[in-house]
Amino acid sequence: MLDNLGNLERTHTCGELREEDAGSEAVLMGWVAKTRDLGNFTFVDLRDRYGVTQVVFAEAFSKEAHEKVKTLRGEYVIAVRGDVVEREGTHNPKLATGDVEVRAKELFILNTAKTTPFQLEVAGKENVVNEDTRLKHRYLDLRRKSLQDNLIVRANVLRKMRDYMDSVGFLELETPILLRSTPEGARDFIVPSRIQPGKFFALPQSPQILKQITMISGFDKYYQIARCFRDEDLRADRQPEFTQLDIEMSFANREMVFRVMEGVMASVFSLTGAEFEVPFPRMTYRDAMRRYGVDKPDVRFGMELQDLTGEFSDTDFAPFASVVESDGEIKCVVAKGCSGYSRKILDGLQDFVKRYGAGGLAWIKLEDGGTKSSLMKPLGENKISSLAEKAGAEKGDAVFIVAGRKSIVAASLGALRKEIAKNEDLIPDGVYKPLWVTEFPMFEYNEDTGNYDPMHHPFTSLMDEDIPLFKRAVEDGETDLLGQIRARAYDIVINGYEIGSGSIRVHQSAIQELIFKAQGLTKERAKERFGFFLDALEYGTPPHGGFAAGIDRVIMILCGTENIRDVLAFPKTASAQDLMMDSPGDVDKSQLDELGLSVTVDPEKNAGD
RNA sequence: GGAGUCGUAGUUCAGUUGGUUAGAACGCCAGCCUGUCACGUUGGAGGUCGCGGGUUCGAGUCCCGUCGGCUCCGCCA
Repeated sequence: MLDNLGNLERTHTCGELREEDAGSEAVLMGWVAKTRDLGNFTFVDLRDRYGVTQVVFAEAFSKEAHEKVKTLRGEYVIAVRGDVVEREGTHNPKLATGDVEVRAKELFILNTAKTTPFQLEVAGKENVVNEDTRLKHRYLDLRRKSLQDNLIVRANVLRKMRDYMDSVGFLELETPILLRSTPEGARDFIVPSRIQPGKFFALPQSPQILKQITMISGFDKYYQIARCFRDEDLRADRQPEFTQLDIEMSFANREMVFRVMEGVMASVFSLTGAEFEVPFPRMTYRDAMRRYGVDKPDVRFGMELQDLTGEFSDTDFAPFASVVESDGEIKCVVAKGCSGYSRKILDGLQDFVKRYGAGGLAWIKLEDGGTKSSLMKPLGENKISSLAEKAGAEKGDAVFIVAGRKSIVAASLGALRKEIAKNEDLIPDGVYKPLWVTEFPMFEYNEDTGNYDPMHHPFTSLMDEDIPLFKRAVEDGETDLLGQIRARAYDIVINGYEIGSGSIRVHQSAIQELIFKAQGLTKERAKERFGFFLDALEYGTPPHGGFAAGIDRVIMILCGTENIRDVLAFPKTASAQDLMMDSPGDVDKSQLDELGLSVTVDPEKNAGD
């Protein structure tokens, strides 16, 4: 038989009572986390989102309550009225409320609960339950302290961002969720229109064009905490819908955008109390690729890539000679103290770099007993020693070498660097290393097609000093020059995560037309896709620029998790499903009819089990 | 689209070379217990070995397919 809440009000949360509250009466409400029945004494750990308080039941305090407590089970929702007393026996230092307990005079059972499909807390262990089970019962998973803490961090981050943006004069403007596709390269989620049958909205990949239009409208400083949607495959740090801190400002140069972003990030990271360097160090894209092999370097540790290509300019060793001839690279990383790596580990690392397209992984081990290398036979002891020396390796170290196309060498060694650092525990905890990556290329060489593809949306402006080169490339048809053109685009990278990116936008029609041309967009096609925006540009567009920061990733870093699902209340699985709601789901035929749609795929084909 | 890996009790896992009735811990249920906080203790219930097919006298174990979780490549700022 359940009790009614009636007029009962709680006086304290379950995380609140302290020694100085002893002597008062308290009414607590929450979930039964644990009962310990000792016969004449029964202890109940009562939990809410603020903490856990121990409630004691005994005949001496209330006969009725003591009998009733025997019927409690895990996750029942109860209210307790009782006296707060300092504990007689041992205090519990593990609980914030551990100096006191509540002696129950009255127990109200507000609701029962079925036995949960998994234990919410297993002593001393975190996330031991398979994720599909947890996702299916997300409402229970979210009762766990670690997830509640993460979502509280999330709320704090959002508040910090709003407070800061407001304090520096930015205006929070909302933009529609139902709009037209914006030109950003990812697949759109589309929504059919009932009133315009056969037409579709697209969910925003980002509010890019709309925020630029707010600049044209004169709002001057815009920001929004914007939900963005991209229908692409998921990753540990990527969901189909995610949240950005989106900003845009008029009459702004790069330095002004940098100052705003550094300010808001410093404000957010002040939540940690850890050191957070402002202004951020800067690194050009070119240097990032050269030194770290990636455009989002984790600079919390060293192990930079070393270039050994020059050592092989006149080598007889065919595999390396052909790499040098075809304008490839031979680079390496030095793994400190890893000369003891076994055959098995080396094979594992070889497989690892092959995922990134590397043909193989050569190694040198500077063991105490002598130097060993997979290249000993073809290159000889002298050459191996000089390579190790050139790489800066010392006794006890291992050197890993990849040869091949520049992009493959960078990708594989960049990933290997991080992999070894992880395995060897070289990455310090609780350290936040932000940096700006600047001077991104405007175009990316596409090895399949031989074309230069745009790396950004088409409203990204060029670096002033590259404009003459750009004009030559487009107007005189010297397309090979496109690879050298740099954009006024920049990323924030923290601890190896790309936190966000921004740029100074194009605001002049003449340059804009050249960029369309270079990106292979005809005037007609450009007009068709975003003519409204090109029109707007012609009515007095101020110079402007902005940034978008991925809030989920910021929160991941603050929470110390590598899994974006840990910072979202209701995330989707790697196959983009919600296991709790079982979405995406079917719709009634009548709904389709109303929209003038028919489904041509066999739904059974993709049906579960 | 591709690769790797996992799937056995409610949960986390073990399960030998293919061989009797598939085990453990936690959880759950019932009893005992005056100070527990990973309570203790006695007893009990609980299994479509993800699903489908095949090989075999015999499959949790071997083979093929398939579904699902996770990670990565492609994709995506």
